[in-house]
Amino acid sequence: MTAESLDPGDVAPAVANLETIVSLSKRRGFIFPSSEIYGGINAVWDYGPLGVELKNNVKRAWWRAMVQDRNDIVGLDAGILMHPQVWITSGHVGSFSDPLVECATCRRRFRLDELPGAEDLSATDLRDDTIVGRLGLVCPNDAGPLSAPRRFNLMFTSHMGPVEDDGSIVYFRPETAQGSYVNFKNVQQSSRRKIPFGIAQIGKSFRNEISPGNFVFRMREFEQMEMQYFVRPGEAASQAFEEWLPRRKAWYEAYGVTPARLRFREHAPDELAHYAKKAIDVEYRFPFGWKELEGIHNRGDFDLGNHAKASGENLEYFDQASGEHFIPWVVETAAGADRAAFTFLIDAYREEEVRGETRVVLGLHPDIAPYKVAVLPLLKKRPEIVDICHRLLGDLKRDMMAVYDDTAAIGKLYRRQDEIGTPWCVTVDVDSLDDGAVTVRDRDSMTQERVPLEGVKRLILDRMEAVRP
RNA sequence: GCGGAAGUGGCUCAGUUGGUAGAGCAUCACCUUGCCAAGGUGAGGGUCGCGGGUUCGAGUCCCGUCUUCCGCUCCA
Repeated sequence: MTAESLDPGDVAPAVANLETIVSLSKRRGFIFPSSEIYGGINAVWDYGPLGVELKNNVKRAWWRAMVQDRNDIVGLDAGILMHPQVWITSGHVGSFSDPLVECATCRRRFRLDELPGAEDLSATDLRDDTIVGRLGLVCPNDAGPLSAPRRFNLMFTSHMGPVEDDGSIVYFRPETAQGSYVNFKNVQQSSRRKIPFGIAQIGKSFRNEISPGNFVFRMREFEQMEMQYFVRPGEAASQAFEEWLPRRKAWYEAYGVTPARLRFREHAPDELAHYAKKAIDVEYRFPFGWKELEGIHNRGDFDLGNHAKASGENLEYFDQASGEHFIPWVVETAAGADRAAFTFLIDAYREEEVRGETRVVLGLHPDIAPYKVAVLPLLKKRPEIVDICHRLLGDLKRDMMAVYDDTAAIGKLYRRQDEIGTPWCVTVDVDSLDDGAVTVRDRDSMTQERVPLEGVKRLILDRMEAVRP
């Protein structure tokens, strides 16, 4: 990593106010607050008709980059619920939590490592039950006595089976990665993979965050796109790390995210997660600041090593060429599907002046846009024109998401499609009845061209192919 | 979780010293127009986040609660 790639300086966000995107999302059907008629539920959001298309497209694009386009990565879809021992072995039961102390008189809770006099404590000290007494810490609010540090666990729990006792506890996974680790042997053997190879997974994860917020940026239920890359121990992991880093940033740029609003940020040693040897984030310039989009982590043999020990299974890999047995190291890329969708949405937002009127445009990449094309009649009074529209629509729908709209004048129909990021609009007019051609209008260049009816789908498919990363 | 601000039709908001809700945009229908948010007529849509309380009467006052945003914090 070079100094300048870590700190390119600040840039303005694509949208100054988050509200602009929140209200657009709701108005047009991208994202709604969950359970809104009951007052909503904190940190959960629902994807509407357009949002689910957008997010599915994001996941499909990621899967394409990870699995379809590569020979060394295979997919997996593990369960959300896993054997509870997985999370003890992974360290999440013990470490995936913040040390909180509670005041006996005012009942307020504080993070232990934020109290005056406790800022520089080691991880070991923070887990020590006697630390409060040893340092003589008191409540910063009313100087009342503080409890021993309690680990407020960020995992949701439930119970499996009819009896709710301690033996039936199950955890909602806080990351998909463990599903890849416990299936390492199954996947490696069944797909006959040689190291280096990766396991890609997309799925829901759950974290009982203390402070969620910023729209879909931090949710308690969210979707991850994680890839675990298994390599030889040591230097090979560092090399893989350096390869994946620029590749993951480039992925966002390939789908249209403004490069200046992306940067890397390396985690300092004291902020590394319990499993990480090294971690660098890809950050995006959100309206609320530079925030993590995706983390690239060198997890070493932490996970496979611990699972081998705890389960008694031999998780070593045998390298035929060198005759060596070893536990592979893991380089992980951990992205958020919601954050990625949010980033594409917000970065694509722009307002343009057209003849004195403001046009709101989502300049979404065609692979990401909910609809690829809209079919619009210039004159809905003529049944022949509407008929052509519906035949064309039916043909287009066999290959892509397409939509028909005739409930307004042509200008407004274009504006509606601009606002939801549809790259192309096809307009059928009176002349079409004679020449069998239609007008294809491009969202970004605002240009139009006359195309024979039977060539429309091919044109759009070719255009999409041309800009596909 | 703590501190601050805010919750009124789909969106953005107005609502005066408490007297039982309005606007613009949006949506829908019809007429007109026909290539970049045109015009006209009309319609639907709100128990003012939720629950208590004070009052003859609460969107307006009080209490609680939920949610959102900003800050602290944190991670995908």
